[in-house]
Amino acid sequence: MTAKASSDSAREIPEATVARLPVYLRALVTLSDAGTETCSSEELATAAGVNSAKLRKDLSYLGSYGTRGVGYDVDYLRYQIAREIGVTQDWPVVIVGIGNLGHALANYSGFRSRGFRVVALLDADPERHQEVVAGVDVRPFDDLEQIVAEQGVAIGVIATPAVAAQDVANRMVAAGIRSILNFAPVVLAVPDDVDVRKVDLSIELQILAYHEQRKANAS
Amino acid sequence: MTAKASSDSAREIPEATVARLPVYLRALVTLSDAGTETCSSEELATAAGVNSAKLRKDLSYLGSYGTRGVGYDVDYLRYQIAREIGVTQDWPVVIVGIGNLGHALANYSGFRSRGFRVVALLDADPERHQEVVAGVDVRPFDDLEQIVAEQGVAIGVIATPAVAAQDVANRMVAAGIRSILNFAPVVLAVPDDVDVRKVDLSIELQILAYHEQRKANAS
DNA sequence: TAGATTGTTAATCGATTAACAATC
DNA sequence: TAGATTGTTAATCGATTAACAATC
Repeated sequence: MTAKASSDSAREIPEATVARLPVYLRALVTLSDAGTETCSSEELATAAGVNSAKLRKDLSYLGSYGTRGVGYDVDYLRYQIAREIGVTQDWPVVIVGIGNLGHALANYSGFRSRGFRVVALLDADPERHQEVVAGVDVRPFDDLEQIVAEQGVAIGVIATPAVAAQDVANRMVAAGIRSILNFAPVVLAVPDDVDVRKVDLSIELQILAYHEQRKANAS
Repeated sequence: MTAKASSDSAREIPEATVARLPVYLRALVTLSDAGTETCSSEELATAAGVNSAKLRKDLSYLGSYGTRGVGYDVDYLRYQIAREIGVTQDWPVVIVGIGNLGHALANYSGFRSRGFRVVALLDADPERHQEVVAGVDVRPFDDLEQIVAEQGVAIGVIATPAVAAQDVANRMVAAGIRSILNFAPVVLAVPDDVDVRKVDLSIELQILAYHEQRKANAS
C-alpha cells in the first residue's frame, strides 16, 4: 500500500523524539489557549522544558513547518504534531482492573481531551460489576474479546495487581490489542509486534531516592 | 567529608543504569521469594526484561558482586543493589493533592514495601480535611513546612490539578524538599539542585498511539 | 538591506552490544 | 583440568548540542 497525501511523513522518527512530541503538543495547546499565534523555537522550547536546538532538531524530523526569521504558527504546528502522533483521531481504550488506580485512570480527564476514549472498564471481581465509574459500567473481564472486536479497541491499560497482569496481557494480545500501558509492577512477556509501555510508581521513587541519597552524602 | 566503609561506591553510575537498578532489585526479590539462592546474569536479565550484556555492564558499575563460573548470590546482590539505590533506609514521603490519583497513591502498597513511608497527605480543600485515607489524616496544605521539618521529608509527590502544581512545587522547594515526583501534566520550573521526575499518563498513551498508527498504516 | 530565526551539519557525548580474557 | 560464567574491552549505535548557512 502506498502512502497518502503526505508521503514525506514516512520518515523514521527517533524514539527519543517521539517521546517528546506530546510534550511539545501540550505546550502548543497552552500557548494557543493563551491566544498566542506565533512562537519562536526558543519560546516553545522553554515552555516544553528542553533547549531550542533539541526542539528544532526534533521538529525537523516531521518536516519544515516554521518560517525563518519569524518562528512557528502555533495552531498550524499544533495540528501537524497532533497528526504525526495520531491524536487527530479518537483512540478507544479499555482499562482492566478497577481498583484505586483504575478508578483514578477512569476519571482522568486528560485522556478524553487528548484523543482517547475509555470505552470499557473490566474487572474480574463480580463484586465490582455493580459499579459505574466515570459514567462507564464496570463489566466482567470475560467480555474483553467481544468489546475489543465491537469497539475496535487498539490500546489496553492494565491496572490490576501484579499477579494478574501477565494473564490480562495474554488475553489482550489474543483479542488483537497491540499496544499496552502497564501499571502493574511486573515485566510483561509479549510478542515482538506488541508495544508495552510501563509506568511504575515505586521505580520512579527509587530513582529519586538514589539521587537524594547522593545529595545527602555530598553535604 | 570522606566516604565511609565502602569508599568505592563513589563511582559515577550512568543515568540509564540507575533507572534499571530498581528493575533488577524487584526481579531479585521475586527470585528470593521463590527460594532461588543463585542466578546467572542470563537468568536475572530475562527476569528483568533486558539482555545479559547490559545487565552485567550495569552491575559492573556497582562493583564485583558475582562469582565467575557460578553467578550471583540472590540475597547478597539484592542487598548490594538496595544499598546502592538507598532503600535499605526508610524515606518519608508527603503526597499533595488527595483526589482520585492521590487516593490511589496513598493506598499503593508498593511504596511501603520498597522503602517509602507516606507520612502525610495534604490538600488545599478544607472539605477533604475530615478524611482519613490509608490510615493517614488528610491535613491542610499549609502544614507542609511544619511536616517537612518535623518528619525530615525529602521526597514530595504532586498529585494536584495542573494549575496548582507549580505553586505546590515552589512551596516544597522552599520547605527544603529536593526530590519531587510530579503527576500533574505541566513542566515544573525548579532550581538546579532539585530533582523532578514526571509521570504523565496521557503522554504514555500518546506514544503508544504514535506506534499504533504506524502499525495500522503499515498493514 | 539588516535583523531574526529556522533547518541542518558535524562534533560530541552517552548507551548498547558482542566478544572474550579472566577466573571460579 | 574442563566447563561455566563473570567483568571488561572495544566497536557500534543513537541522542544531544553548538554553530551557522539558508532564508524569511
